[in-house]
Amino acid sequence: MAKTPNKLKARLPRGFVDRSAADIRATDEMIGKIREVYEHYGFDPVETPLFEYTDCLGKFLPDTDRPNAGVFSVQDDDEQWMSLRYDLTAPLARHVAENINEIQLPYRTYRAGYVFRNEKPGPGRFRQFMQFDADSIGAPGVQADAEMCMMFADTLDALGLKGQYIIRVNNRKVLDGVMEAIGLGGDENAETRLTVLRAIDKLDKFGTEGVKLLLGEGRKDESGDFTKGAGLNADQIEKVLFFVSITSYAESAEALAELVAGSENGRSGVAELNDIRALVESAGYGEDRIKIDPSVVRGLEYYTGPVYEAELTFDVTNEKGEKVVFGSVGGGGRYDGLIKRFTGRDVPATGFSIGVSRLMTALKNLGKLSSSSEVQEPVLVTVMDGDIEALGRYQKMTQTLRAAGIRAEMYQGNWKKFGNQLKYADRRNCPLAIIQGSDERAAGEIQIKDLIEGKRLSGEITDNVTWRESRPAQHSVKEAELVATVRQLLDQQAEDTRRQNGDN
RNA sequence: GCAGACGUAGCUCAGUUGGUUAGAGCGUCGGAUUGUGGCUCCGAAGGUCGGUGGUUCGAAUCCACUCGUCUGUACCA
Repeated sequence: MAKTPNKLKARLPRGFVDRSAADIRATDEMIGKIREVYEHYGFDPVETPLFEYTDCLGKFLPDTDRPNAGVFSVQDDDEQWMSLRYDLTAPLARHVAENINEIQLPYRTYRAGYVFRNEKPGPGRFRQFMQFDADSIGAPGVQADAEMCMMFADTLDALGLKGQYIIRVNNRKVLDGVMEAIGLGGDENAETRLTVLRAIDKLDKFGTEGVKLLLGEGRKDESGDFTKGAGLNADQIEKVLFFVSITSYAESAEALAELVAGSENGRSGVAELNDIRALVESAGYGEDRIKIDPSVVRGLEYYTGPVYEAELTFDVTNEKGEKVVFGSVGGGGRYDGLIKRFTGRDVPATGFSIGVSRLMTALKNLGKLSSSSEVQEPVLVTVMDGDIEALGRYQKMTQTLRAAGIRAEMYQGNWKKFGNQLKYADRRNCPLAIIQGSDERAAGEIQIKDLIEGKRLSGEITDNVTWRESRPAQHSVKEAELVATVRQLLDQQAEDTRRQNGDN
């Protein structure tokens, strides 16, 4: 056969994935659990579209009229730039601003959805991924931030991660205070501040020594590539390192207060941290769940006050069994200025985002995701005769099972190869096959084949003739008993599976 | 973006200093078995050696560029 010279190559864009049935079901289950917690806390859903005008996302580059390279952008008919959303917070701010007169503040809301980032993909890093956010709009006090941290913790509990995570809380104002304290205040030092913050953010990756290098001259990585540092002097580095290495906030609070003493920002930030600590403490959340940690740096742009992120405290391994630095599975903070960009009036807000895709990877590693085996594959009604009348009977049998709440399908492939029908059922992990040929029909009977039990028996049978003729794990029942017997066999299989899982 | 490693059948990989017609295992499909999954046996399909250009009598092999994957790093609003 002549080959088509230029066959179209089927290929997935890099950084994107197709999702399997098992993945989709696992995600749905996770989202369900998260939603339950949010609803329980009195939050309501809202949905915004995947596209927004680029200016509403705040993603235009300062000097040119082109969007930031990190967002996927297209131009509309009227040449206006539109972008795929890169998070769920900016679109929410737009929605709230646009409907500010109708929305009753404080507005407690949640939403899940895909976001897109045009960045280099890697293992566990995609260009499309799902986030599940919750936000409190119009709530100025730190009690709103404290509540967010508690809800975050409760959500992770609900996902089965009790005792295996920690919510770390910091405050942008404290970071600013420290910067001022080491003489990096003012607009002229904005770039250096950014470099310092980024260096602090690398603490879990490179450790104290690596951060020290990044704060000073710079650091060389394994491939020999050199990263320029912030160029701080020894005294400045020491203060920053002291700050980020605070492990017990309770013990170091005074020293911290002293460090930021000259800064109004710093003072107020420390006060807010103290308040949050007191609030969550009295609500019953100890330091093992919500902890003040001055090394938390995130969302360098729009966060204005408390920031928080969730970190898993167990080791995550990849498919190759190697330990990987997992980082955070979600985080958030206060963004008091974001909505004001649209409305011109102060609308304080705080919220957080859970990285659903990332968290799912972690849960998979923990075995906390129910395996796909819990989903019941359909019962297969096999086809022995292909004439319209016979097909009608098989179709009716299938509908009878469905009407009884049993997942069922009739074989739709080439019915003439009966062996293929069972092979199909086997590969599809069907629990049962329903068989009625002319012999059974004449007797008013139906054969029900237990494919799981049959598979088990196959180990004991070595020769094919016996295997075929013994028709293992096959039950012959009267037509009227079809539904009852199927249900009984399915229940029995489910019971066996449960017992097996229990034993292991 | 920068640096490095790697691209051979659907998958995992062999392929000698550059040398005839590029192989294996697994998987797929067909048959043994027209009404019974698994096992076994027999057979078949499947490749522009990632792509383009160059060196050479001759390239999967050497060189350049390009695309893709992986690792590190930067960026991540």
